[in-house]
Amino acid sequence: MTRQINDGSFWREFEKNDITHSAAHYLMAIDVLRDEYGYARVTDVAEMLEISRGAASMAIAQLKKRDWVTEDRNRFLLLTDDGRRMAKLVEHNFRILSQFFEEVLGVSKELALADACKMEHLMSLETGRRLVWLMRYILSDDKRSKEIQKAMSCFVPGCESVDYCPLCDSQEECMLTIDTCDVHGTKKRAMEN
Amino acid sequence: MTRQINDGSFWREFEKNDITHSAAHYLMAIDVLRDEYGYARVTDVAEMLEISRGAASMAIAQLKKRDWVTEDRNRFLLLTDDGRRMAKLVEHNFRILSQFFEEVLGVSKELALADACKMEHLMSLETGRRLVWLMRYILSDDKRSKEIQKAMSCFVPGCESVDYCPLCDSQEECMLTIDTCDVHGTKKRAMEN
DNA sequence: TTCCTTTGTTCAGCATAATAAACGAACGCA
DNA sequence: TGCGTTCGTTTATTATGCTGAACAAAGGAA
Repeated sequence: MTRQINDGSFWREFEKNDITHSAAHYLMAIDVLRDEYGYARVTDVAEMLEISRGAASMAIAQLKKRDWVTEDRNRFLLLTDDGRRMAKLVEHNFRILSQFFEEVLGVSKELALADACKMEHLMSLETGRRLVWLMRYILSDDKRSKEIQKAMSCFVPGCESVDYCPLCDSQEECMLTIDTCDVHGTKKRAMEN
Repeated sequence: MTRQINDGSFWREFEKNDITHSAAHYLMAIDVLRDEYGYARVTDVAEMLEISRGAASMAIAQLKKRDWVTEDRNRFLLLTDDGRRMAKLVEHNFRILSQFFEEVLGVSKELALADACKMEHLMSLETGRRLVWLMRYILSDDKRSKEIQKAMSCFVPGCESVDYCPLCDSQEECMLTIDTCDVHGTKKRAMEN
């Protein structure tokens, strides 16, 4: 099996993503602030995101250039239709991913939120929608939902928990048995011993 | 329902991720090159990733500082145990995600690879392992697998395809019916008309 | 030995995304 | 009116990650 990683400069699509992680959070902050307080100013965004007003000012200036943010009659910040769409896309991706990680995969709430927050702005609309579709299917039937929960509940995080994985038998290394347990490098590699 | 996005500076964990997207691809390039040609030099990595030798030289210097990369007796690049673990983690995340998107969600191969490549270095080891576990469960039973494929095959990407979503009834907006269809801003918003 | 190529490094320049500090304008009160 | 605070912006600085150009060292061919 040929490894299909690192084909040319395909990997650099990461840089050309529609929106950066920080831009997404600026948009969402404006959205949330307007929802909760009725208005959003540079200072409010800076406070909410815990960054300096200067940084917020510059970042929001870029968002205005991109036509994602404008000002209303009172000079308060306002999302454009495009800006709202981007904010909603990322918000929904976050909700979908965190719900999927927590409720289907059984990951702890904390880790589910952390993983979802990192990936939220990178999942395409189509993939996100299909993930909702899948969760709708899984969670709509109580029996099916319970079965999956049961299957996931016997999950064992250790390397040696499984000696054969039907998913990977065509590949050189199984994704479950491969030693990626101690990525942070405290333990010795298990497979060598 | 309170929105749990933008709580303080939690969103900035993105910056503190163990590994950057580019660093992950440098490590994987070295891994693949050694696998396929038996050695890896700065120039080979630069060629594979389609970046300048200068950039590769500087990036790899950083990876050496982090103790992810060293040199062998012949001064060829070599992954340390930690470097190998990081490379394997990202490679496996890529495989898991792309397989999940394509085979379970039914996303096109192209989009599955693009999404997976963007998210590969951000998914935690635990979440990745649990996703393999889920896929193992789903794909191990032919009947179950077919049922999911059937459920996913009636997926309709349009906004108006669903008028009630049992997943979202406790939330203010449904993730499926919400108008995030034309994120790239060519169409007019469907819900307003 | 001389010449040319390959290889790896360094440097200047650019873009992004952040901080910290300074500053002007507007607001609010006594 | 004047003082102090708030607000938004600007500037200098830092760090990352890239390009392109220059350059030194090593190797191969005549």
